[in-house]
Amino acid sequence: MLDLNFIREHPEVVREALRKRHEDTSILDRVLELDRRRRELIAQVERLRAERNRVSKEISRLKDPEERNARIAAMRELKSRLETLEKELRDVETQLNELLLRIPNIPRPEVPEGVDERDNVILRTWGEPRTFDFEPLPHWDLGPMLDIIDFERAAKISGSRFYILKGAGARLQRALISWMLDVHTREHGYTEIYPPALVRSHALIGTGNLPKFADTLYKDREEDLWLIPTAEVPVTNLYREEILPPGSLPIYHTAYTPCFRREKVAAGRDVRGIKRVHQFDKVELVKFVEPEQGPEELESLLRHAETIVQRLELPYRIVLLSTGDLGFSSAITYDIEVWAPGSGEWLEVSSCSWFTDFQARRANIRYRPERGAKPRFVHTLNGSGLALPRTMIAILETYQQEDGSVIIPEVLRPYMGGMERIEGKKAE
RNA sequence: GGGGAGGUGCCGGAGUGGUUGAACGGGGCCGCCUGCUAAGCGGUUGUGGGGGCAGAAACCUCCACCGUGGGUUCGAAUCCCACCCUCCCCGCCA
Repeated sequence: MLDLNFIREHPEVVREALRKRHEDTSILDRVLELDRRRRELIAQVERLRAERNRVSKEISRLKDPEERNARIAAMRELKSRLETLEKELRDVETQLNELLLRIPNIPRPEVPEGVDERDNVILRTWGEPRTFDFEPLPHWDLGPMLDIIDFERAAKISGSRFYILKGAGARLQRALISWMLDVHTREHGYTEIYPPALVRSHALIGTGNLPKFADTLYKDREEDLWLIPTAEVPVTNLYREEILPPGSLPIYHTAYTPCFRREKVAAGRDVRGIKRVHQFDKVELVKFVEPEQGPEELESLLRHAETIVQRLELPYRIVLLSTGDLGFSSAITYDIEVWAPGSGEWLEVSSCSWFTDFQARRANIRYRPERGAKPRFVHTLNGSGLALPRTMIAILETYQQEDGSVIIPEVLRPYMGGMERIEGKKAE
């Protein structure tokens, strides 16, 4: 959420941001109009309330019943005027707030302007995509062949866009999770969190998933509980409605959770394989920092995520998202994309974003810079560290051998009981 | 799921319709005292919004906030309703 004062004082900045994101700018005009009305009403309401408070105090001191009753009668009239205005003020504030929740964050100046992902900018590339002297298979062929991914039985149980990991496949994912968490907690200074995977709607409002993107989320039928699309939601909301004491920042958290996404918007896209599924696991990195530290913290967040891909020795590239592809809450985002030689495409395994105070304002997360100082909104950042299925795709497709087996990256072997290679039954 | 208790400031804990933004205690902070420390004494201690000021700090003033949202009343932390949360007992259960 943007600061209403900022919107009022710099409407042209907000209008420009909406334009760059290809959003309807009329929402801004409605906000400005409601804000004007709100301020008028506040002035009137407060004037009446001040009078009411003053006279009520007088009444309490009056002994003479005649005089007292006269005053009370006069106040009755004031009261009804006040109630009418208060009702209108409430309505205006409700409308205003609903609109404010639908205005996206302002992109940073260094974000390239663009229409969609085609306008994203590739900043750099790491590693050389492997060359094969045989035709590399996509993971949706490799997985079943090795008997480590089972799509058919998953569909039987849960329908399309679900998958089952089996044997070494399940173990490989578990190894990745443990290893990633170890790297982030031991080497990068993150504290591990195990959060709820079901959250109240206000938590999703805090991160910016609601109210605009309700159709991408799974929701409980009877209660106000939603399945998280990412650990970002519960972890960012950890400190909601809090004022963190001086010296608290920065706070780094990492969390491993399942993630649930309806993928209704992408119907028909990426139907094969485990690239785009309704349920997947992810290790997430979340930071709470002082506003001034934002740029540096974004860079180090990106480095922390990159460390994982580098140690797996998977070639990747860093992409700076354009305004057309930038997420609703983000001010700037870098994607890490790994090369999947079998599928023949770059896969987004991490999205590292700086949200400035956008989420902090929505979730009311503040900190006190020093004793006695006024509270300020923190800045939040997050990025995947990494998403499991896509990392698995890159590993399987990159390290496949001509005989169909897959070499396990060295860093994971200690987490796999020393296993060096996944071999299919057919290959034996 | 059934029954009961309760949600007040940084913490503990009063307060059941009228100078209560909130007694009292603890903690914190600032002074005083003291060779130093402890004890003791005095003072102070919230958040958000509006105005005084074009702007920043300080200060003054008004409004709101005693779980959340409505309601009753001239006036509500105090009364009523709904919801959320915590604790205890019973039942059920991984």
